[in-house]
Amino acid sequence: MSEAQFRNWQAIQAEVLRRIHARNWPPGHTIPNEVDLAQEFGCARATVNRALQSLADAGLLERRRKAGTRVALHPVGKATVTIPVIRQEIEDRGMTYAYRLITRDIATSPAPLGATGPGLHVTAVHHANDSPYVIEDRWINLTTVPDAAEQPFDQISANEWLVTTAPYTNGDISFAAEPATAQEAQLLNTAEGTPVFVIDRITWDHDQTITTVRLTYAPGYRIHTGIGTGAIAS
Amino acid sequence: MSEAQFRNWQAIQAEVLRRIHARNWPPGHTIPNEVDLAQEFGCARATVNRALQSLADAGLLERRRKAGTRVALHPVGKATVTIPVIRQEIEDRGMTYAYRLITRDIATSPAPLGATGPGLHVTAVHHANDSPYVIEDRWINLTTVPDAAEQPFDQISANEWLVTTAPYTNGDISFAAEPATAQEAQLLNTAEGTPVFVIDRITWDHDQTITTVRLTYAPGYRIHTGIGTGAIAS
DNA sequence: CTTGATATTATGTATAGACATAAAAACCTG
DNA sequence: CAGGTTTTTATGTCTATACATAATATCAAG
Repeated sequence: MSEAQFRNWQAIQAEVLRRIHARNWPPGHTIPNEVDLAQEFGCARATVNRALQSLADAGLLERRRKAGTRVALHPVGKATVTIPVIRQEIEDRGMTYAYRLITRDIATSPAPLGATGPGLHVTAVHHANDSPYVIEDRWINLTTVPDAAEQPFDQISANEWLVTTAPYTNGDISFAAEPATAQEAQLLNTAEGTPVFVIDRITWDHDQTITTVRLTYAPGYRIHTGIGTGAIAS
Repeated sequence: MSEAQFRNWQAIQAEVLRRIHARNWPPGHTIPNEVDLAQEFGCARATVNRALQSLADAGLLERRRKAGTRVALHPVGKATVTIPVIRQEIEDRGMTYAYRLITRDIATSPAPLGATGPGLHVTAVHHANDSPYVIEDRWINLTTVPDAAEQPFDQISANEWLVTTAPYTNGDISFAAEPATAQEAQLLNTAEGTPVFVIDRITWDHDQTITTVRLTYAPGYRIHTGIGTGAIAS
């Protein structure tokens, strides 16, 4: 075993991964500390740190000060789902995009937006190749995003307007399968009760709620992504 | 504006985030280079690099050598969904876990596993508080995971056995809403055609397929997670 | 005007050394 | 021996410097 063949942090990361996969370091095993690894690999400790750190980010290692670095017991699968702008998502699939506004009202916000202020309620349908793709049912908090009141949302969707206008710091998202309501079924051109994929999302800017949205996708919709921590895998 | 108040990379990251949110640096804007930022913040370039790098990982910045660092045009929402071991998921919710094997056969694998080799086909139901929670319909590639042939899978599930036994380098996952088939409906104690949440997953170790699985969840299931890049947000 | 070689530049990454910090381990005390 | 205090230790992070690399910008030659 000659040393000094691992010149960069990615090579070190790959070697560590190899040992994990080869069961040299089984789940739960505490691996050598950074100083020792640096010596073995013939590099600086900072380089080992970089490699291990990003493996820890990916969930394959668990690190605690003083306690050392252990191979994660449950190599937690983490899938990163990207939440795209709907128009982009459709155009990326090579389909033609169309947008149709259904309703637009100012009313008192429902519970999740923080009961007090007025809200803008917008419903719209996004089409792909002239068939309905997804229903956007959205509440916008007019207290935090007053500019929204002046937007007609008849040409560009609230979805698109918000991402380039209202910044958010964090949010909450959930996926579910639900039966289409009568109204949804009509808009999506399907039968009531048909299983539809639903995304509920709420975004805040610090403590202020910005918007809540329910996206109801036409039957057959499928979210697709990879696991294995992207660049790391292999 | 005194300088040298940003002592660590996280403080710098927060300040950069603040400027993006405050529209000092709007989407598409090219921000100052690392040397200048380091001087402004009164720290080393490596520290600025660390901060910007992790923002780029999170998708908020786009960096190219020589071209510089730009604020992403579409601040892509990225949600990281963790794929837990089913037993853990149930127990984490404070429910009692139970497992029931339905079928276990060795047969020729279906297409996705790579048509050639033999496969182990296991179907099972995981229960939470004595009601069916999810159906696990799995094929295991016996060429790559021969040990699986000796596992009865009557006590511990294939799900659990695999995560601690067969390492994988990457995978593919998709979520969808589908109507329950007659068999699924029976196992989940619901009506045929009821919308159910389905996760399809396939994992490989390098080029070798390890397993494909379809998880069909009982009605009402919901995947839930946060957006806003975890630690970064605020 | 186009093409290709060359210089410039911003990020990418390595290094050695230092100090900070959290947490386990060892050491006291009563 | 229980409980608190100190020591030790592995990771976390910063600094300053250096070189690598990719991509743009520049400029000369055909």
